[in-house]
Amino acid sequence: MGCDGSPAMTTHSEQTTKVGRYDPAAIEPRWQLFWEEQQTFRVGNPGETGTDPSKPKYYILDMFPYPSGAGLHVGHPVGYCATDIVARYKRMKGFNVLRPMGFDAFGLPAEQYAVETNVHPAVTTKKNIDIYRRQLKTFGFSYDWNREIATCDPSYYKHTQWMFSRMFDSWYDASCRWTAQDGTRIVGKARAISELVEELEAGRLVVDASLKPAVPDSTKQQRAWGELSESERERVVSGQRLAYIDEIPVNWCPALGTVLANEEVDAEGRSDRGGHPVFRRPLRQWLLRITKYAERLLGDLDELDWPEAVKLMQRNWVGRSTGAEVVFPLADHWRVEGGRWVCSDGAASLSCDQPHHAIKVYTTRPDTLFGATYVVLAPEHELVEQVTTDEQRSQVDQYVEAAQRKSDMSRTTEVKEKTGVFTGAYAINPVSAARIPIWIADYVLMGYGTGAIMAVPGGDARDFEFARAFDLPIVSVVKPPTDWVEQRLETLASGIDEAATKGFDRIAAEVPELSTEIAQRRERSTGLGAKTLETLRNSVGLERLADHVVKHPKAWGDAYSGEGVAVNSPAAELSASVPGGACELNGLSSGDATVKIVAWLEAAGVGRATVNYKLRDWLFSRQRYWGEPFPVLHGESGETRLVADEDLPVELPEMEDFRPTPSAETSESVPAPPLSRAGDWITVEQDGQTFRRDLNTMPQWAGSCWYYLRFIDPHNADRFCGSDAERYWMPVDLYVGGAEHAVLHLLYARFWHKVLFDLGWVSTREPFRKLFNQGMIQGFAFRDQRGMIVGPDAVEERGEDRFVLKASGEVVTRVIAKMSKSLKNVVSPDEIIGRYGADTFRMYEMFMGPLDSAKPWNTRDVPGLHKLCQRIWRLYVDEVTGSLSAAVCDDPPDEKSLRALHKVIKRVTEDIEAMKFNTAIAAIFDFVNTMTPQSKRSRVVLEPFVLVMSPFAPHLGEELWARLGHAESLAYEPWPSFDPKYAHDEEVEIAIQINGKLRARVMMAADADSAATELAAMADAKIGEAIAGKTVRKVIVVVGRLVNILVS
RNA sequence: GGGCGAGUGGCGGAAUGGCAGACGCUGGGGCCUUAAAAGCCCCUCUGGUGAAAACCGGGUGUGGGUUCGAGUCCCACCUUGCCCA
Repeated sequence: MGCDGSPAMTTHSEQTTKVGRYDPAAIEPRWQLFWEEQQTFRVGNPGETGTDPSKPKYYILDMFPYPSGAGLHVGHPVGYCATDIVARYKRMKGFNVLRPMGFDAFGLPAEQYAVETNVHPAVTTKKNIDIYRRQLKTFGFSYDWNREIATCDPSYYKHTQWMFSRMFDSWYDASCRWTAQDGTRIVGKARAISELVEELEAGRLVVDASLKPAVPDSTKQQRAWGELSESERERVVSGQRLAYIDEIPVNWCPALGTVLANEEVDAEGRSDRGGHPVFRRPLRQWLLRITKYAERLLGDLDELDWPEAVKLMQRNWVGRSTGAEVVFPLADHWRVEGGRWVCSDGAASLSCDQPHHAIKVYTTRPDTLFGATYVVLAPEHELVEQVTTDEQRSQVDQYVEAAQRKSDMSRTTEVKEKTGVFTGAYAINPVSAARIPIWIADYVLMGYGTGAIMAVPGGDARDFEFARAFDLPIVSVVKPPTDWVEQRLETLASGIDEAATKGFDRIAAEVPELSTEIAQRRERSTGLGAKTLETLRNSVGLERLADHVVKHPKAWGDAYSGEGVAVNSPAAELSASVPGGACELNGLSSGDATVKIVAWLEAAGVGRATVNYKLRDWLFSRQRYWGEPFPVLHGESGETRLVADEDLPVELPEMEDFRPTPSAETSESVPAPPLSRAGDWITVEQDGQTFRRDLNTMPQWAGSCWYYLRFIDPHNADRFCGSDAERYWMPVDLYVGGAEHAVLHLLYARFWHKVLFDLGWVSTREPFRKLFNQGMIQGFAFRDQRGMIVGPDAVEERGEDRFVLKASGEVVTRVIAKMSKSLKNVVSPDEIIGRYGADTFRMYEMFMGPLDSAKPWNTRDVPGLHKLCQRIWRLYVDEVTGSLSAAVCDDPPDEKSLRALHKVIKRVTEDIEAMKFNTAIAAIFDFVNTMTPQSKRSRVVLEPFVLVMSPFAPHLGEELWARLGHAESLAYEPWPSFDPKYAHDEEVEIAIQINGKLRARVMMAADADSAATELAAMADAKIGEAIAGKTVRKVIVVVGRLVNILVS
């Protein structure tokens, strides 16, 4: 296995004359073979013979790898080493441990590689998996390899397709209140589509004007199921499916022939891979309705034992905000007559449900509505076409086209100049009846809120910038608190913002005592200066300056976007002209003003309180070959039907040419997925009709959304997983993987799991109870004088920590960088294992530092851990004879050894529980340091120690255990327990301080109480000398630590 | 720009508010050896006094604060990493 053919090890063994030396190259393959032949780590499901279902279970999961062509580097196995320690520990603690491994095998990299080498992805993927499996086995991980899976296997993706079918066949009943199996009460539930039809047929649900199901309400325009045509009924149902097709703006890359996720597009609007142009254009795509689960994805985070940082990232990703939708009627269509809104085409009243000749905006700050001085539409907004006037048309069209070429990323970046175009049209502010211009600008995104905003330049930084750039009016509606004014003054005083400093002319006009000073400063463009600032603060006062902000916001160079006291709601004068009457906000806090105006908006029918999410529905289709085909058929007249469950899987067709079709690089080109060339595969005859298969494939995330369920019952041909086994093993008790999956994979998997939960297929609300992110293993690199980073192969070491370029002799400094092919600083585990063995490798990776922090690989440190293995070996084995060391005896242990043993058991046990493997190994070092000089070493101490160190160095553990005379593997030996009485030193050193300064030390019995400690401290000769003639005010005693005597 | 985290010897790192630098690496010295390798033992934050044992002082990115006591808690700043813009 992994250690064969290593020249270093072979030479090494030949050189030594000692036959009994520690030789991992000999013992590691032997134990790996033993474990495999004995099926040591096979674990059965409840009901299988040999499985005791009364034992507690522990499901420990690694994020399964994507098998790339490069093989593993030393960063991959860090997490696996850690979970292996926990798994071995838990087995010895009496748990049934489920510890599987598999491969995330569908996806773009395999396909890209296949395209480059012209080898079919199925072939390369299989080869890569073989490499990975072989490598993984050389580490001695205790996986149950009988449960291995690969997501690209038809027997696996059969169930991925089946789950997709369940989503297609389900709708989300947001108002359903139900009690889950585990007793929790939940609002909202995925239910079968057939139940939706039943509800509609029975009249418990009707549909509203937009064909959405609703509870019957006589005050609203609604229609019953019976009144709908066949095609309308179809639209009602398809509008509710959890998996649905919609035309949405996506990142379409013609050169790559596929759509790209937002994170695959760079700030310049080019593809991450290849740098090809990417176009924003609407395309028909599969989407999963993850937004319906936003509230539950947020709420259920609270109970998870996950890193707070990951929870926070997920919360931010979901991005819940509360605010209001508000309708702004178009000025050309609506007018106020007799205190009511009247539309020129005589249409129904202005409403939020059905904005008719009106713009619906979403705002988180409805209390600032009086400050809305213009409206901005996203360039893609459907009203742009309708409202644009002829004079503005060509400018608007040009702008819309340019915006299509930009990614969301570059559009919202604040460093860029704000751009936008006036449409020529006007809207009416529904609270003030003010006529305000309608603009389009690309800083407004179609995907967020309603694709339109009310701009409040007095209360939002981006709107403020925009208003300043295009000279639009700015009205302050919230008076800033004085500390904001003060902070703002300091910024201005330093002269950072010259444009704003000019605005201080107005301050000068109002504060005569400063006019000369300010004028001079202006001429010199130096900013206000500290002295002027001081005068403003003292003689004018922050309160008066805050009023000045309200009057002249432009002068201050920034908007105040926080909360404060509402001002400038000119309700009284306007009450006659606004339908709904006056809404006086002046003097209210932002919170109170929000409550009041939302109530007013709802009463007037022009707005309502709304919860909004940043989370978008999940774009689920790719125009690629190497992925799961959709189990969907399209009929000639546009109907969509599922492939019957019994006909699954829909296998990916064998294809000679699986490349995406690059089309002309224009925004008009149409995606042609590789499957469109799959010949006969495409068409299906069914019920006398011809259907076309869906030609998209699923994204890489699909297979990884539920692999933890398949591990539970991987050979089940009928179901993705048997329910008894699922109930026994779920949830995953510990999930370890990289932080790069903090949002997408973990959010998608949670969503997927919740759908299965709602439909009754799984028993837990959440899949992963505890999550742990391992840190990245970095490599060394060097920075030259110009700041360029070069790899270690271009550098040589001259003396201690002094490095020079081989080529020029230029001195370079060592830095920490990512391991990367380009820097040639990638270390292969094969190399390290070949030289030192797997146990040394595992020990080193765990000793490097805390599991969750990033740390640099330093091969120089590895021999230290190899030495530890050798030293452990020599505690037991005589190197010369190869038999048990003469020091090993059956006598009872001396107290020192006994204490060392109980200490190491305590520390290792507690550290494994806390995932602090580096300090656990430090404890093992301490034990070995204590035991090495002992001439007699009792089995009473040596046997438990083998068990305690075995999770870290399992091959060494098994070998020593066997040499101590045990016939069975130690994998299921009970974990040693410690006696607290012995788990510490007998005597401890107590520090004695006087007024916090260390003055003396004294040895005390470890269990000495407070009074005895104080007495001993006061009795110390040096202390007596030091406090002679002084008054002892107080004595603080920390038992077992120190005494602090306060004197004066 | 906003949010979150991290800054400790030559290096990786340790330290429930209680003797900073455990443990390991590197470096130095010694033992063993004809020699080397391997192994074992000792020293290794820093300034001062001392022949030595030892003793005195400084020290955890910077500046403040809380406390009998701060690497640890609070505030501001600097640097850096990640996430979101």
